[in-house]
Amino acid sequence: MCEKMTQQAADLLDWYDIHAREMPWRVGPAARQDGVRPDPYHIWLSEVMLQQTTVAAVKDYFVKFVTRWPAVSDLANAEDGDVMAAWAGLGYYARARNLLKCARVVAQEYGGVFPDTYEALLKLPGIGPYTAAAVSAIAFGRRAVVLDGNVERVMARYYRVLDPLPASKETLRALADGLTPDRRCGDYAQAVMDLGATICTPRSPACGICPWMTDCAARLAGDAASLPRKTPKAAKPIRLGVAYVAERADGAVLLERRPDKGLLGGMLGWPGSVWQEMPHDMDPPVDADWQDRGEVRHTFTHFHLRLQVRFAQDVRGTPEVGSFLPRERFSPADLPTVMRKAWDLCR
DNA sequence: AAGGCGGGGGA
DNA sequence: TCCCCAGCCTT
Repeated sequence: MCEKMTQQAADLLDWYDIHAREMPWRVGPAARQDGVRPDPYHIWLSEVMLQQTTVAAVKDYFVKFVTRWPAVSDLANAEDGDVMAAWAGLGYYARARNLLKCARVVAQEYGGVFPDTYEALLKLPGIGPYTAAAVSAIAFGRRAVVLDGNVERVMARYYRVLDPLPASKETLRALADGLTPDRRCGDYAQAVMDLGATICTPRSPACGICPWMTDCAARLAGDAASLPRKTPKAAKPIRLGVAYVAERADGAVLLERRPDKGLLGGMLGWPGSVWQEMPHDMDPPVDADWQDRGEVRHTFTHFHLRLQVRFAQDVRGTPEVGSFLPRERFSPADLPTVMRKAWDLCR
């Protein structure tokens, strides 16, 4: 038996034993001593929620999901609309659609038991290289190279990689591979990400308290904060649009389900125009006395939106698009944030 | 290989 | 304001 464990990994695990942060999906040290293993369903759910999303933003959503759907089979049996509503506000809604797809594959093809290898996990909807590595390491204790934004930053600094991302990604992966031990795999995966999230932060890294400070090339060179370098991104254009919020006398509101593909896919939204850079207009979805409620500003991944909001009360007649949702079945919290902002303008 | 896809918090 | 984030999927 000759297990590999670099000195760096050993030092990091020592640091993690002391500084590991509490998270709802983590098994604490005491429970771990009692042989409690992480629930693969919990690990998978948390990792999908954590894609491009901070721990702070995820916590409440995670608790809400596991309370409402305690096992992956429960989630698999959920209504699509209920899952999309529960995800509302978390963003990147394709994740919620793939989450449901994945739960149904696991329930129906794997008997409700998650596969335990990187290769099998990678084939599931919504699971890419990062998530497959994270779940196989954290939930199943397998050696896997987790490479997310945190690890990329830590590697770029520790080895002082000056080539910019994303071209340097494979270099960073190879460096991360070289440090990854083949025991305590789950702890190491979480430790190196915790290091990036709490010590080796993007703006002003706390090099003075870093467990890897003595050998970090960027700290020694004094340019840690400037790494990793990134190729510049294009500026975001401004798009314009109109949204119509119609309310009936009985309180029902006019909403439409957006197509699965594209922006805010699968979510509810107010009828309205397309969003584009050139000014334009659109006929109201239903005949009514429309009043201008002003403008909502919202920024998406690749553009800024200025959305004119028009509101009508006591609407009669049949809409040409969308359908009226009874007030008791409508909760503003079920809407994506830009749609909720428009609703707030009409209150 | 490149672009689409949310939202919130920090500097 | 800009940047970042426990990325994935499609083209």
